[in-house]
Amino acid sequence: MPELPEVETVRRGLAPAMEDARFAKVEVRCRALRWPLPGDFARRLEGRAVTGLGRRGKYLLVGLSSGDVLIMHLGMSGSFYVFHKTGCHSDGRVPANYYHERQRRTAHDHVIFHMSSGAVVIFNDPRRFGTMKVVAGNDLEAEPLIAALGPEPLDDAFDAAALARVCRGRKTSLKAALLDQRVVAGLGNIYVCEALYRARLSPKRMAATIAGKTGEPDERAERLVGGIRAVLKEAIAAGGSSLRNHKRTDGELGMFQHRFRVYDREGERCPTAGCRSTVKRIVQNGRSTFYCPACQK
DNA sequence: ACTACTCCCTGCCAGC
DNA sequence: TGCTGGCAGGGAGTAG
Repeated sequence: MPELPEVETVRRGLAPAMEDARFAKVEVRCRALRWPLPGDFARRLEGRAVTGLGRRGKYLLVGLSSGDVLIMHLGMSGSFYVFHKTGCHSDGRVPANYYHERQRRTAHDHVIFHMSSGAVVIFNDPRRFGTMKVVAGNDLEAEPLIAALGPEPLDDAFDAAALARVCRGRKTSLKAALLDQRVVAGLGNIYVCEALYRARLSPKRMAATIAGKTGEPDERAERLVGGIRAVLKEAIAAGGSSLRNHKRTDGELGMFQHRFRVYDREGERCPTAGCRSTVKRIVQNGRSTFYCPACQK
């Protein structure tokens, strides 16, 4: 579950379990994530309190009382599940919903945080494209994973002028530009398709064409920023999207997948009122793009 | 300095 | 039924 709305949903789900709690024990069952977890990974967490739980783009940032920051990325298939030990029955039996969830997930449970709050936070990631890394807090700005990220799309600083500036001179499609985390942080394949649909802009349009010669924004840049912000806000409010039955930290499903207008809707009628066209699927830079060729120019 | 392509890994599904 | 190829929400590394 990996684009900005899903990561934000995860952040909110982890907060009650992790904020102000200490890492009592960190269990590393599989070090072979995107990059191997270093030998001192657990040691740098154990005994530390969580001072804050933030997000930058698709990265989760866990502030630690040591001054370090735990950086986590869900990759393509990563998810977290939170089990509250305090939810056990008085005789120690675990609730049925936890039991069933654990049965399903245990195959790819790679890292388990046992928190002093009694919460157990499980990181599960079948494809192991996910990332965990502990860095010194004062180096966070220098951390290459974070430093290269473009603006947060929901911050005020992200506006048509900012987007036009970075798109100026780009010899690539809008689709590819918006997937580039240096242009804007947090969009992935779904929300780029959805934002372009809302902005009525073709994914094939050259990125440079939303900016004037000096990089000033045009009306298209305004529409695109509006589309990006609107779709992200709606998706966060819906608890993100759940594809292929991926669950949130509480085991519930996000709901936004039901509100996709073009993503994974190849062949369906374009949802624009009065449009008689159908949603098309094309491949750009090796990834599927869904759009309406009639509405999106 | 750009852009595009390959690769990392597992699971699932349509089609044969 | 079982195999195969293609595809999946990401992005680092590399070749051009």
